Amino acid sequence: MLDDRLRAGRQREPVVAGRTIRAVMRIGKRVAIEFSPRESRPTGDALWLGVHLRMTGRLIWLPAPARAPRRHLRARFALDGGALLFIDTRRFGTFDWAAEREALEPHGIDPLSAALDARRLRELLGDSSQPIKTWLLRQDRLVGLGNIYASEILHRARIAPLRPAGGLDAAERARLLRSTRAILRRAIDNCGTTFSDFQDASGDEGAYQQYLAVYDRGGERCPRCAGQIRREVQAQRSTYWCAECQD
DNA sequence: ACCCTCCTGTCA
DNA sequence: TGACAGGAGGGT
Repeated sequence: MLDDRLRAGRQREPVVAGRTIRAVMRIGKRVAIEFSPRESRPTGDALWLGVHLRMTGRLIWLPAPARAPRRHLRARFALDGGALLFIDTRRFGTFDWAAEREALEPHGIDPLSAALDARRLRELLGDSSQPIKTWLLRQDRLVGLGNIYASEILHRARIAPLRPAGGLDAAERARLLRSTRAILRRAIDNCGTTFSDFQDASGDEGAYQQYLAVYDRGGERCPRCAGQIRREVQAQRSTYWCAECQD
């Protein structure tokens, strides 16, 4: 049940009381929760919730219904014998409610899906003059890459972040595709990257930070070529890269 | 490409 | 006190 003293997202919440959570999955950058139809309306009453955590959002599952006050609590679902909390310090997180899963599907392609291959990537890049780093952060073509992994992917692919997206040659595009898949896969397998407060639903921290080659390492040595890692700002976001081995 | 906004916290 | 932070949407 949503506690209406708390706000999360912009839409008014539909009735969730009495429903069962059928499935929880990732769709692009969002956590999607499928609720069963209400018993009184066994058909046509499905309900989906897409949670975008943004910068500081966390979904916390508590096996016991503790009611201790929690800082930054924005929403609470009471479950049988437990609770699901949405904690979000900066309040950037959003809830999107939908009647079917399709409404939560982003327009872009998940880089880990088979739908993305060399040909499709070339089409997506097109002749864009946007720097490849900022291109990767868009969610309308490839879905799921954020500021950490954009820098990591380009470092692994040995591509400079300022290169125009449409100007990559076939070999560079192939490296970009492989790197994107490898980094994203490893990030998911490692539960993300924790700097200070990120935790998953069970309270576990991410473990990807041990793999970071360049992100947040301005001034340090590149692990590949020992060049100096630089920090630059692109589109108001920090980019980390090595000018010695990324071009 | 630039700028701004949302919001709260940490660190130098 | 100011810079910066895992994101994204808006404006010019």
